Amino acid sequence: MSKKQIIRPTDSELEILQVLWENGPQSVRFVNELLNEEREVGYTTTLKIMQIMFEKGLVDRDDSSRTHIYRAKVKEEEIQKDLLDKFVDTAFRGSAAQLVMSALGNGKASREELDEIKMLIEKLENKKS
Amino acid sequence: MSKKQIIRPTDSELEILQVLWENGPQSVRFVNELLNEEREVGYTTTLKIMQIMFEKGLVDRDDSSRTHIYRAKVKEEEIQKDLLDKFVDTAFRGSAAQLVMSALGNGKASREELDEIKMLIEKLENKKS
DNA sequence: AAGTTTATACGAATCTTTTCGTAAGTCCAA
DNA sequence: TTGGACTTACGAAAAGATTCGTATAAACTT
Repeated sequence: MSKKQIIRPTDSELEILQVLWENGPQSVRFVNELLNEEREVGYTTTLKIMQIMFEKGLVDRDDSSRTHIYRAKVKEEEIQKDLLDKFVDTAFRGSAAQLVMSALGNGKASREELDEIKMLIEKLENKKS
Repeated sequence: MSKKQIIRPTDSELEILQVLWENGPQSVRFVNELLNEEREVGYTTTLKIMQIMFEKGLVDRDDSSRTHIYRAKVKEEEIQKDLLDKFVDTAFRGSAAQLVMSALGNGKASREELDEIKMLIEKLENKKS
């Protein structure tokens, strides 16, 4: 059982993956226009990055019509897990608990979310005993 | 009240900050030798990065003796908060709750840590009501 | 005092990521 | 069928981060 080698997306690539995860398979133009709601990005810049993502295997594309349609080839949860592991190590010296507390400290989680988290914790504690 | 502009450290810089946070003010040699327990890094590489950190204001240094002593000038919690905010946005589309659940899912938190988190949640819930 | 070790400083090479100019082909409308 | 808008492909520039060679000076070792 070897651990699957994950291709870790760069920040720009992750930004594009978010669009594809949220909106399903889309053209370069669609993605570029969404990105431009946040910040200015040139069309060929987005195109280039998506082409690189294709080479890396992060996305697939349907090139049967002139306008290629790109599709995320990696799962959001899988990428999140990988990025999170690295982040816990580099920013929180490996302590997931500390990260969790810091994240909750933001005050951005709703009561419902807090309840949900609490239930998850109880489930985990039962498993541990 | 304008939000304080934080200098976001790069990965290498963060690695060095960790050493200074954990061990207090230290020389380049000390830092470099610790880093080399993890991976091979040349002495001048570490020196150079620490000099850059000094220019950026991430660290201070005492150059009264030949061997300069570097001291973290930024607080660990402050940097963690900044990195975490960005990370939640880029990797978890802004949902701190989702990040928390994913982090707990790792199964790396101990029972004690889970209890501590649960208590924090209850405190937050009281504040919310 | 001469040679070795250890420090800083500096600049440049290298690597990665991001950005964009330009060329060439396709589609559509007048 | 010509012109304009739109698309992909390609390569290179620009920007950012990391690595390291080399010069120079200080300290120590014998």
